[in-house]
Amino acid sequence: MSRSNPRVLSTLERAGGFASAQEIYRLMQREGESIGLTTVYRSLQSLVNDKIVDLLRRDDGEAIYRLCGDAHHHHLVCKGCGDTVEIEGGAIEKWAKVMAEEHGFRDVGHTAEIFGLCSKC
Amino acid sequence: MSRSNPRVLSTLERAGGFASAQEIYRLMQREGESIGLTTVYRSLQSLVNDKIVDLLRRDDGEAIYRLCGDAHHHHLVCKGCGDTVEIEGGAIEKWAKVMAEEHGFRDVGHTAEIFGLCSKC
DNA sequence: ATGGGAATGAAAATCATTTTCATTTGTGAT
DNA sequence: ATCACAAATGAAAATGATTTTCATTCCCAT
Repeated sequence: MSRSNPRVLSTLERAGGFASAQEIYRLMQREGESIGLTTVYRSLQSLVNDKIVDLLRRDDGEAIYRLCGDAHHHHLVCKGCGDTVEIEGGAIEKWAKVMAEEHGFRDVGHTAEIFGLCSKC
Repeated sequence: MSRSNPRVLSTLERAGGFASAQEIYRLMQREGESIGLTTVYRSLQSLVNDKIVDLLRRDDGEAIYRLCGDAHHHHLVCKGCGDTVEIEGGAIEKWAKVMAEEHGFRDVGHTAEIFGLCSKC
C-alpha cells in the first residue's frame, strides 16, 4: 500500500483537473519535478481508491483521471479542447433505476458522458 | 484497406455478440479455425467502420466489440456473467440535447451504460 | 543511533493493439 | 492456362500504457 504523493494531485489540479498518467508525468518533468512514472501511477490509483479523482477512458482506451467534487455527476466534454463541464444528471439516475428494475437487475451503477464541440472550438 | 473476414463476424455472433478481439481469437483457435490475430483485429476494425458492431471499453480499457442492431440504443450489462440487454434511451437523448444547448455545445453525441447484477447472478 | 515499515523509482515484465513486410490468394485480362 | 497485379493474410517486431519486481532511501518511534 502507498499513499498519494501530494505533488501528483497538485499537478492534476494545475492541469485543469483532467489528464492521463503519462501527461501528468511529462508535465512534472517539464516543470523540473523529480518523480518516477511508477509513483505517478501509484498516486493516481490511490486517489481513485479514495474517490478523490474519477477514472475515465479516452476513446483509445487510455486512462484519464479527473478531479471531482463530492456529488455524483456526469461530464460534458469538448472533443476539440478537452474542456470539461460537470453536469447534473437527475434524468439519468431515474432512467437507470427504471431500466434496471424492468430487467431484474440489482446493484446498478451507470456511466453517461456527453461529448461535442464547445462554443470556442 | 481490407474487408472483414466473415468467420470473425460469425464467431462474434456465436459468442453472444459480445467479446474482445483476444477472446474471439482464442475462441476460433479452440474451434480449430486457422486465423491470425492480426486478421481478427483488422476484421473487427472494418466491422466498426461499417457500423456493424459497436466498440465499447471494459473497465480495464480493453476494447470489446458488440454486434448491434441498427437503432441507436444503450446497454444494460451484467457485471457477473457479462449478459447484455439493449435498452432504449429516449430520456437520455433528451437530456443530452438539453445539457448541450445549455452549455453552448454543438455536434454532440453521448454514451450511457448501466451495469449491475442480473437476476441469475 | 537503530530497526522496521512505508515510499520511491529504475528496469523488466505484461498485455492489448498496431505496424511491417514477405507470402499467398483471388481475379481479370490475354 | 498463364501472367500480372491488387487484396488478404499472418508471423514477427514494434509500440505504448500499465504493472510488477526489487533494491534503495526515507522517516519515525524506540
